[in-house]
Amino acid sequence: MADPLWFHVDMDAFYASVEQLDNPQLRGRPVIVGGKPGGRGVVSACSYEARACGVHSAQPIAKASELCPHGVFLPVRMSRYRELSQQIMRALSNYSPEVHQVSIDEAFLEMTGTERLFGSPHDTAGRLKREVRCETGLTISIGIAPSRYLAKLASGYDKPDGLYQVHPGEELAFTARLPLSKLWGVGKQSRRHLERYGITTVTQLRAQTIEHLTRLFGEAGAWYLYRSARGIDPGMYAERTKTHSISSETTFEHDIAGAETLERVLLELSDGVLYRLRQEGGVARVVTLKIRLQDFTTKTARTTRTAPIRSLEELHSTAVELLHRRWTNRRPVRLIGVGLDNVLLDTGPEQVELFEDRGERQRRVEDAVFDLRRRYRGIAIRKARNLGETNR
DNA sequence: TCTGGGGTCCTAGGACCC
DNA sequence: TCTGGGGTCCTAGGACCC
Repeated sequence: MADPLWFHVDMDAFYASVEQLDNPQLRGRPVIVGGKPGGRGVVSACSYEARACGVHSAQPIAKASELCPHGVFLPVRMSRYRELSQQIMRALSNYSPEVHQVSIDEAFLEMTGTERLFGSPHDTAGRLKREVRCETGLTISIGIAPSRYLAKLASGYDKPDGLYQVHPGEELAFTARLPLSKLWGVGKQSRRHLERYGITTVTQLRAQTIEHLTRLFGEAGAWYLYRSARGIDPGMYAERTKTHSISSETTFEHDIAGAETLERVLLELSDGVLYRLRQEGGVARVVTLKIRLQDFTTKTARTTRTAPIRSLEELHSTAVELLHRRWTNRRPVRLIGVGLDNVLLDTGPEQVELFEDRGERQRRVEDAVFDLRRRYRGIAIRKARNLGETNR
């Protein structure tokens, strides 16, 4: 049987590269994609020219414009990025029947046993890079390895326009060369925790016993670190869970202290969440509410309903209940969000007898509205209450 | 520096049942 | 009367990723 072989494809500075592709005058210049300068946004993506100034993603826009005053600041154009992403994913599917897209700009390709068909993996990856470049004008980086985890680390090793292969047997040597921060899943907090025990490199991490790591990080965290330090896939994308979540949140330009405004914003957010739920044919019983206050403290409230959410009215009123349960001191709110958890695919006939006629009628009306909206994209069908000013 | 929006997964404690 | 241990469900919070 052939050795397992994976490609990880990662697009380089994706949003910023698309902007430079669509507007050639931006090529070679520091491009920063994200919220408006002066607003409360952060950097979503930036070109390598901007990175040279110290700009990086998730950085507050205010800081980025300080570091890079001559930068070109642009808003996010998600639909355009999605278009190019799809084009690239199509190109990838010519190389493997198993393309697992994990985000808008990344995918894994199962390449096990393709050598007889395509030739050496390294040459194949090179061909794939040229093909994407030729078709879309964008560069990608590819990591090749015996597992997804190592392929992911390898694609980041040689960015941008990179191509790097970890051969079987090189797992330990390859991970030993990486800084701890490059191990996927080891963030700031974990590094800070490890540093307290004098662990700052992958080699030092590897020297720890599983018992010691368990005391520091709990069982799941310990095994994750133990395996990833040895180049063994810790199970990053192992088993897809059956349920997922759908949520929507918004940060206000100015903090809001009025309950009525918050409730109206919750109606809008609930509407968006329910629309996505219906589009994918899901059902959910768990509703979550999130608020963030001026001092950045974040509170969540959650409730599990006995029956699935059936209407916008139900979702909205549940969210409002949770808001009043959690927002007791009425301090100004910076962010508010609503979500559905444990979303399952709607299977089988619903138990109609559990629902009152009125709820059922309401659901049918809403279904009709959602259907209209699906067919006439962009049309605004909203509740009258939702038409007022929302202060965003 | 003054911190988005969309997610996933884990932990800990309490309630409840056997 | 006082006391187990395990399992499951629920809620709140937090780390991490793109």
